[in-house]
This record gives sequence, C-alpha cells and structure tokens, in this order.
Amino acid sequence: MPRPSVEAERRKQILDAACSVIAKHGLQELRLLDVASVAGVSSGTIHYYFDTKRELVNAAFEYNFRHSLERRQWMRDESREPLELLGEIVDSYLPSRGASLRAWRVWADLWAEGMRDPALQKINEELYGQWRELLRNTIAAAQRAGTAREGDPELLANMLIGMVDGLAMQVLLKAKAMSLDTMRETCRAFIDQLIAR
Amino acid sequence: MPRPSVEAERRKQILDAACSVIAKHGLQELRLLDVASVAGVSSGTIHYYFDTKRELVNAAFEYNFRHSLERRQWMRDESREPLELLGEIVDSYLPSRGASLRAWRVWADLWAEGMRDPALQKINEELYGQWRELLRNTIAAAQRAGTAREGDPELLANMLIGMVDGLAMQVLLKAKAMSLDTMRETCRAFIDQLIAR
DNA sequence: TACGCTTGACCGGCCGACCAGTTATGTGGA
DNA sequence: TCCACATAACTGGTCGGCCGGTCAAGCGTA
Repeated sequence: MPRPSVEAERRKQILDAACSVIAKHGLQELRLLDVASVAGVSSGTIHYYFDTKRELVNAAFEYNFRHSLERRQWMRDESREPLELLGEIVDSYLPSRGASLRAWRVWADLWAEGMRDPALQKINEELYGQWRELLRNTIAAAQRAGTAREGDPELLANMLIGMVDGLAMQVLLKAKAMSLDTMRETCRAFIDQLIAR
Repeated sequence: MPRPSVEAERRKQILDAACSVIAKHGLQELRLLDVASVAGVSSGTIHYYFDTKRELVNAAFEYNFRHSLERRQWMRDESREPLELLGEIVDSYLPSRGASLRAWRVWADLWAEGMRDPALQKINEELYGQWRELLRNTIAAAQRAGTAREGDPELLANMLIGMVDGLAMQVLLKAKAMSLDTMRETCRAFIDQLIAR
C-alpha cells in the first residue's frame, strides 16, 4: 500500500480556502492561484482535485451550504421550547460576524450565479429546502405547544425565510436604514406579531 | 459649431444593452464586445463613453435601478385607495416576466457585487431608499384611511420589502417550493394578516 | 519499487484598453 | 452655393497582461 489517502482532508482544505476567497473578493475575482495560496498548496494541486474552476466553485458553494447546516445541529433540539428556539435560530442566521458573515457573502454570490446555473439551483433546492423545513417544523412545534397561534406553518416559514434573506442582503450592502440591530428587531417583531400567540 | 451631442441618447442605448447582457449572461460573463454588439456599436464606442468596464457596469446598475423607479410613477398616485395600491405595487415587483424579470436579474448581480463596492452601495442607498419610502408612505396612508391597523409603518415596510426581496431570489433560483404564484400568495397573506385591518 | 500526491514552469486563448485613422455634421467665409 | 474647417462621433485592428489548464518531473511513504 502507498501512503494513506488524504483526499477528503485536502478537498475540504481547498474548499474552505475557496469560500474564504469568495467571501473576501467575490466570485468575480476568484483566482485559482489565490485559492491555492490560501489553502497552502500549489495551483497544480487544485487541478488534481478539481478538473475545472467551475467544478471547484460549485463544490465550494455546496460545502458552504452544507457546512452552515452542520454547524446548526443544535437547532433540531426537540427538548427546547419551540418559540424560544425559533428566536435563537433567527438570531444565529443574522449576518453578524465571523463564520456567519462569511457564509452569507458566499450565499449571495451563489444566488447571483445560481440564476443561470442549474447545478447551483439543484444545490439550493436540496439544502435551502432543509432550512425551510427546519423553520416550518419549529413553527409547527410551537403551535402544538400552544405558544404560537394557528396558521399554515409553511406559509409562515416562507414569510420569515424571505424576510431574513432580503434583510440580510441590505445589511451586507451596508444600507443605513438596515443595520444588524434593526434587522434583529424587525425579525423579532415579525415573530411576536404574527407567529407568537 | 460641430455636430450636436448625441451623448445622452447613446449612453442610454449602451447602458440598456449592458443591462440586457447582464440579465442574460450575468456580470461574470459580461464582455464589452457583447454589449457593443447588442447596442449596435463598435467596442471603441463603448470606451468613448465609458473609460473602464467597471465604470460601465456601475452606470448600468444605476440605470437599471433608476429606470425601474421611473416606470413606476403610477405608484405615487395619491387618489387611489392605499391598501389596494399596496397590493398592486407588490404585484408589479414580482419577478414575473419581461422588464420586471430583467430588472430583477440585474439587481441580484448588483447585490452580489455591491457587498464589496462602496460605489454600488451608494447607488443602493439612494435608490433602494426611495423604494422603502414608497412602501412606508403607502402603509401610513392606509393607516390614515383606516384600512390598515396601527403599527410602525417603517417596521412594516421593512418586513414587506425584505420578504419581497428574499422570496424573489428563490423564484429566480427556480426553487420548487417558491413559484411565482406561491410568492404572490405569500406576500398577499402578509398584507392581509399583518397590515390590513 | 510502486503509487499517491505535489509542484511550478509553461502555454495559449481571451479580452479590456488603446489609438490612429475615418466619417458625420455643423459653421462661416467667398 | 459651395468649399474649407473644426470638432464630435465612431471604427476596428492591435497589443499586452492575465489566468485556467497542462504536464513532466519530483517527493515521500509503505
């Protein structure tokens, strides 16, 4: 046997570097040499794991999405009071700083690119669907627990998701009228006024 | 005197072509030669009116935004019943087809690009602000008319705007759970449940 | 030795930017 | 009426830099 496979590890390392570069410079300015540099490998190594730039980029988008969901397993904790949990879920999705901010920047690029790329639409379909389902289930749980009023949980989840996404864009665009705090209050107000009993 | 200036007209023609190319292929694949071709001029003419590609792109984004607002002057009709008007405003912003769809595609690219470009943030600040103000004023008018319940109109406007933007992204991404019809119903439900008396 | 993995120089195509030259459209003098 | 002349508008060929992708060679571990 030759040396053991480092493929999984190396791929992750490269994808993580790609996400960092996308978050910092945007997909537009993504250079394979930059990714290689951040990942601490040579440009040749990138091509050893990914045939084309597009393949790398799409994999990075998927990695970013999947990674975000994995970091949020605690949201599926069914022992928590659902309405309270809902508030925390939304809080954790605010484009505040660190990991969350990086993930948002990459998402925004995914969306722009995804309008014309069916492969990215498929990634969005699967992973964004999980996010939508999580909110719907949490709202439904709150209804069963009696802390949320009646109403189609899918509809309410869609409203809330849309709101979070749209407001996040304005926060990322540094709109004066939409600071992080205003966004948080707006989302909380929505939950208080339309979802909570 | 030399020949009369056609600058305003020609600029518009080029910017319109640029918007078409962005909507169709994305900012990523924008080639000056394509813009020139669509505009029916030579590549040299592009550089005659715009020093750099970036200058053209930013001007195109501003043109797209401003153009959308201009096409919607009817929204400021104060003789209409405000709540009904609000519904029509939202309808007209759905990424349905034609002009509205093109504008949305360009917006999505603007947002992605605007995260790192202060010049684009400024454009967003000014023009998106008008859009926000329009909704706020319409909601406030409905409250005065007694067809909407009490509540901070700015807060409600922000909720609605965010929702429209976020849901529109999913429509553009062809998410199965968010068709144009579902989006329309979701927005209507929000108005019915949270704004209308 | 075998093989997975890595390197980095190199190549070729592409495209933004430049520019020298050309055309169109006006003015005013003879 | 017509002919310089001035200037704006426009053309399209060219060039230079950049970067994705290739590859032949090297490295390290079993």
